[in-house]
Amino acid sequence: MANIRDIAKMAGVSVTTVSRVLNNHPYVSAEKVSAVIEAMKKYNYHRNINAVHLSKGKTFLVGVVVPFSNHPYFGLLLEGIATAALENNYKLVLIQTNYEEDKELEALKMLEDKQIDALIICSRICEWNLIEGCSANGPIVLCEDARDKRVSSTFIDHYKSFTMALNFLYKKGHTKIGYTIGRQSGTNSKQRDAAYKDFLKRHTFSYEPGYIFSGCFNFEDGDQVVEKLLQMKNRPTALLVTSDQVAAGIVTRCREQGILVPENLAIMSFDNQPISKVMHITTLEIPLVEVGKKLFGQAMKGEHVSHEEIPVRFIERQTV
Amino acid sequence: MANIRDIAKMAGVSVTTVSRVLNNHPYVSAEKVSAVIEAMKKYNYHRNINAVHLSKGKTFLVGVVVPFSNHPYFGLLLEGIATAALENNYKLVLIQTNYEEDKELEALKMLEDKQIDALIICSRICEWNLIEGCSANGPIVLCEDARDKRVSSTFIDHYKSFTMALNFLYKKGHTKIGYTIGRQSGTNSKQRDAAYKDFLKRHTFSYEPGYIFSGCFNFEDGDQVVEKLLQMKNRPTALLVTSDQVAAGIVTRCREQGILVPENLAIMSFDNQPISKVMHITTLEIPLVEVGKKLFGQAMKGEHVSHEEIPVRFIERQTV
DNA sequence: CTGTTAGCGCGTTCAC
DNA sequence: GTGAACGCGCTAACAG
Repeated sequence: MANIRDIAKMAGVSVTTVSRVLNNHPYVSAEKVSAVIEAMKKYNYHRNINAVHLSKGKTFLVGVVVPFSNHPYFGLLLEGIATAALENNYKLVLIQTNYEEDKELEALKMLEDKQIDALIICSRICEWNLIEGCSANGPIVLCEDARDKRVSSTFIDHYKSFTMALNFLYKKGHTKIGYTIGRQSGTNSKQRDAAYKDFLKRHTFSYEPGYIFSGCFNFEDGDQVVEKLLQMKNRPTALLVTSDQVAAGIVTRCREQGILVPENLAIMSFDNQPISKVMHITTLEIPLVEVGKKLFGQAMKGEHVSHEEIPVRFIERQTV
Repeated sequence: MANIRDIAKMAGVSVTTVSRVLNNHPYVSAEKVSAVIEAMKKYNYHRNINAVHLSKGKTFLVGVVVPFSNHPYFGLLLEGIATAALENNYKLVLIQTNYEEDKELEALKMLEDKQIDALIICSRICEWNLIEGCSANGPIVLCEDARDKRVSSTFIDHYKSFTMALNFLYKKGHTKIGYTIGRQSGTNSKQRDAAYKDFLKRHTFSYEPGYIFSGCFNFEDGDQVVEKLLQMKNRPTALLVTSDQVAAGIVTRCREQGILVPENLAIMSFDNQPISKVMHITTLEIPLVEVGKKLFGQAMKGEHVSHEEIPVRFIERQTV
């Protein structure tokens, strides 16, 4: 495997000159350029990018932590991040955690080891102090409200949007409202739960633990929700669903069971993914692609930490 | 940022000794080990992985080329690859192409540049000669039948499985059968189309261009299919659908339009994703996670090229 | 415009 | 057990 020195020798120039043509520097005579290019072709030369990385102290790699890569929510987020990365000539290292802390720590370690220039965490598990402790190693960006932390973030105000949704359902006459959520421990989930409890308190509605369905991520989880609903004697009349996929699953199963939507059960969802349009689901749009782009932008900002709130948009269709 | 030399100095040992404790080598006295560890802690030392990569000529990074990362098919494939990667202490570099050739070439370039140790292409766009030309730079693994090529592959015999599905529909009494497909130019798609045309020929059925729906990837594309179906005077009575998501979209829209499934339109799908179970869709299971694991395994095999066919499994439910 | 040379941070003989 | 010294391939002053 020929290296830059070999090429320099074969082309009768110095390594610097070779390096210059490699990087499209000006100030190299046309003849030498062609001589170098010739030699590179002849010896099938390819630059060793690791040497470049070492030399520059940069890898043009950004780590992205997601719990699952096969979920539309993270899929869209990834798409946004990937698009921005491409524009900036960066590559992405995907770190799928399945919500296991070890893997998230590994991602943090990659930043320490300088294997990646920055880290975007789409859904955090580990403690804040661990994150902040690593922030000296490079930019860390979160997709949750981190305004009181020393790392950048792009986020949705889930307290606000959940409250907005609850009020909308209330105005439509609903007083028995439940909600579905993915994992309950995340910051976003806690904000939502706080909004929910405050709503109940404001209207002096009683808290029904059975009205909260956790572990809801995918279409098939919506199926389970309806299953549980059928077992209940005092069912909610409306459901706030934190994912269009789950909402689609619920609507589908309701149709099978003869539960009329929205007459017997109103469904209000989040994200505004294509499936919600097809199934006429009323939803709160979260511009995930845009969020992804912003996240990447913040990752590029270096030391400078910033926080950006992304507004949601109400999309009324036929399930409320 | 302290480097190995600094640590050596601070601990009063040589860089070799530091390197040894870094890599858990034997033959280092306990005292020196602790001295080194102490120094590393004190100066918040972290090894620069790029230097390791350069020195070793390996990155423990494998590139994965996918057209989109937000599709369940590739999601599951990725999950399989990621799982295997984790077990082998490898990380993944995600290269999303959106089916643009440039991006695929970039991935090939990463292999040339030694930024990744191997490359897995989940859906190829560029010419075979380009792929084979790069195979000298490191293992390249494909997810399509590449038995006549000089790169490894794990694949489904789509000709066989499509034929199987068509025969099943035929036995159920269908003679007007159409199919949906993603992009038409891929190897897998061509195999399917060949199977389709051979089936028509065998039964002397005429070829109806309108029976083939391309560009079908997601749930919402199923919606479009039904839309087109409604415009046709001579509709197919059965549809082979190459993705559960699309099938789910079709079934959903059919219900809305009062098209009975399977009475008016039989749907036979592929993949056996969770959504197909919820919606009772008859499908041909493709064990994508397993495929992903095999792909990664082949990527690790180095020079040794191999080809592995993965069998599909017939899952009868209620849409045929 | 061009070449010399000193790093970048770590692994690894090979003597001691 | 230990360390000096060289090599990995490339970049970037600096000197011309």
